[in-house]
Amino acid sequence: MDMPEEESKQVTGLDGGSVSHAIFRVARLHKSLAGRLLRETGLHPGQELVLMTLWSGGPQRQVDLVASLESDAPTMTRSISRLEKSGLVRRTPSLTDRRVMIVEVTEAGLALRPKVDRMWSELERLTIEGLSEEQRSGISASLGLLESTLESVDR
Amino acid sequence: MDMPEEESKQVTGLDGGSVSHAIFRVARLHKSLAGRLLRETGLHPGQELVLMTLWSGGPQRQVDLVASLESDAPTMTRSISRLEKSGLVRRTPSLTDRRVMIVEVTEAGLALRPKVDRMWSELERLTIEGLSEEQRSGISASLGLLESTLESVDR
DNA sequence: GGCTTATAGTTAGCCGAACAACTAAAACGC
DNA sequence: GCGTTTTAGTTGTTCGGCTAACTATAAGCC
Repeated sequence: MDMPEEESKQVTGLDGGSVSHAIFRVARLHKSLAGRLLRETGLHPGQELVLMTLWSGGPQRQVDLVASLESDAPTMTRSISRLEKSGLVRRTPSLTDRRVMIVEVTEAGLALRPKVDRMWSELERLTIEGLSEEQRSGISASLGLLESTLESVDR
Repeated sequence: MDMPEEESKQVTGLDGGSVSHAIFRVARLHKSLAGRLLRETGLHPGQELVLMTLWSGGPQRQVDLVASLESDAPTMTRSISRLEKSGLVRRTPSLTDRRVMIVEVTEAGLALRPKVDRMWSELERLTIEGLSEEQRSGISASLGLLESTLESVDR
């Protein structure tokens, strides 16, 4: 057995002592809040990220969207299909590479931008509401640390 | 046009400047890591939390599980149905309240405990790997702050 | 050229998360 | 007692995330 005994105290209790559980709870709360704020736009959480990427990055391949959002191909295919069905996005085959589809935002998609920008600002505001500047920078630093740690595990 | 220009700097760029995006990315990485570690147990992310709650809390009502995990009733119903179908959990009607179902872990479910405990320790280890004690406590504090902020928004 | 490998995208199936609508039973209030 | 409200649980639907399997095309290699 290669498991140290004396450091696994709060592992099974779900008592909130572990960073993993905390990440889990924060993520759930945050996503739920995003979903509520997003309702007035008719979008579902995640779709706004696709649109935001298209707004700032212009027409691009699906694989570029996947890379930007660190998503995966099947999820992107379906997400874009739904955005296309709601008329927010258009898919046209590339002329130079017959494997790729170029995704671009439609008029209707562009029209959603002010609402989504406002929603996103509101989300950010509510997320860090009532915290001091020091606390906020501590949070940013912490999340950055977690992200790079988790990313290095991936590779 | 009613869009303020000068305050939407990192709003549309997805450049990682916002806490919200950081939460999003950390959560995705973390959940994906949990999923990979969990594969050898045959469980899906989330199911291990139900089992852990049952291990530490004993047989209980579904609504208690919902409360412990801050989940919701429909998700719990389906999650438990799947655990039941895989024989890890048993559901018996309460004798005192005919609305409630008592959920308890089976032998097979209990047998998973060492593996899940090990996986959870590993997840926690990988999550905070290479960080100093100071950084870790900063992270715990930050996540706690985010959680209480987001919780207060909910109510 | 022709064979192999890598890349772009799709489809199907599993899962959890969220919302709405529903059934059944308990608790409450008069 | 009886009607109203609350609570426990289920079902249906839509969504994102993930894996696996697949098609089609491009790129690399000999």
